[in-house]
Amino acid sequence: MTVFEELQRRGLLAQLTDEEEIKELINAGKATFYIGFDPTADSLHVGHFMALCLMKRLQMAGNKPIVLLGGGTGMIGDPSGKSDMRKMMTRETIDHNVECFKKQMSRFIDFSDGKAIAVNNADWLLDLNYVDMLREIGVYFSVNKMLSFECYKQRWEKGLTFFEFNYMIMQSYDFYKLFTDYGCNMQFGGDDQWANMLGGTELIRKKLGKDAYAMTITLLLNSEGKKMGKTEKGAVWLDPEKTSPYEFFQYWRNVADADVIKCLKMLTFVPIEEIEEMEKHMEGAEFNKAKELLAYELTALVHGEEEAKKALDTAKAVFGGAGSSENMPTTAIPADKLTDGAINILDLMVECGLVPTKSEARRNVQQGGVSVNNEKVTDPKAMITLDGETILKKGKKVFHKVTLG
RNA sequence: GGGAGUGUCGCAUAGUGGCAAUUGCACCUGACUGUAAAUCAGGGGGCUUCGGUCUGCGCUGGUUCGAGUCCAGCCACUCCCA
Repeated sequence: MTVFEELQRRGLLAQLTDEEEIKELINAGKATFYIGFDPTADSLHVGHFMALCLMKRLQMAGNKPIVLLGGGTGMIGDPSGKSDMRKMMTRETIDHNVECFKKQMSRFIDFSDGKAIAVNNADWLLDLNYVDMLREIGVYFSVNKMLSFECYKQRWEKGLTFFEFNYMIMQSYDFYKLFTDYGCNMQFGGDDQWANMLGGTELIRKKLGKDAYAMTITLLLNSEGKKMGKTEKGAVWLDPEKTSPYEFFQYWRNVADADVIKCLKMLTFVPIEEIEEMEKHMEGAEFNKAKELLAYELTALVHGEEEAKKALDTAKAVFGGAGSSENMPTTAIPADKLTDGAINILDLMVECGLVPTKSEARRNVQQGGVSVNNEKVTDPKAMITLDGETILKKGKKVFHKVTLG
């Protein structure tokens, strides 16, 4: 099976500028392509992960990836598909984030022996001269056309500043720059980047009279049309400090039935034939097996086999009664929080970070959603005696181990 | 620069001068389940010795016994004119 076919069967391909040409190039392993990552936070998230997987697949097929870190574009912020303007980040924050990105990426992409390279567009964007830029690049962009782009639509209500409007030009310039300096003839990215990417191919055509290609991958949406990899509390991060491997595992273990197969196809390296086979008989308990596979595979890819096993064990211990509780998220309560070796249930929950406030804890307790060592606690005044390990449970799925510290 | 408007819980929306403040979505808890979906029931600022108490409707002041609600100034955004 060719890479292209694989990508297609996994449902990863969204839009392509020239299907035949792209197919040929990437199947032959002759493409030099880039994907841009703007350092908007100090950790990558699932969307980045998909892009990195795409890179890896293409790299395995012999193509050469360029990781473009958006140290320069991050100074602006991409308005595409956003309803609000991003907070402007300081130079320091951006540099810090770039470093975090680099560190995480080396897990997924092989940069040894020039098999892949990483560049930072701060190196060329920050020194641009305004007037020169306008004369050399600005002339190729039609404002009329840009205004008609779908990706700005959400901005019509809230407004779009000239500042952000320039983002597209920056990104187009990146592609142009990489094309001339590195022979990079393809740009890939999320489907929300389509307009920005076309800006680049057109700039290259207009300015150099040469062809470059762009391809987007499907955004991972759940069956309700929302972006996956987000929780109410924010993104699901790849950084174990920000989203623990167990939480990460649980997120995928809990996806809706309707989304499992899609996620397996798009996010894992489980052979496509296997997934297609599973798809044929999905009902009842099969869904749980599939979800477990998804969660395990993904956790293993992101955090390593060992962490994946631990998460799986913990999940089994907690939900199935087998296995051990040793890898459960744990909080050690310092002795000075205790009176006579006990602590109030509400305080305990807050200490463990299970709830943001005591009122919230009280509500949970009163509604019967809290148990300690498997015994329901309904009195908000209850004092919990801590000795050794105590298992705290909030709601149906949140388990937490408490130890003495 | 001129004119018209808007700014209330994560988003969206209601609010005659006496409200911790309406409704929808999302969210949280319970029941049923498969750690799913759908459905049904409950919850909603913080702290509380459960008597209260503090904070709160863009920001700052003012009028008033009392202001999300009236007045002034400021800020942000939207629309029209330049």
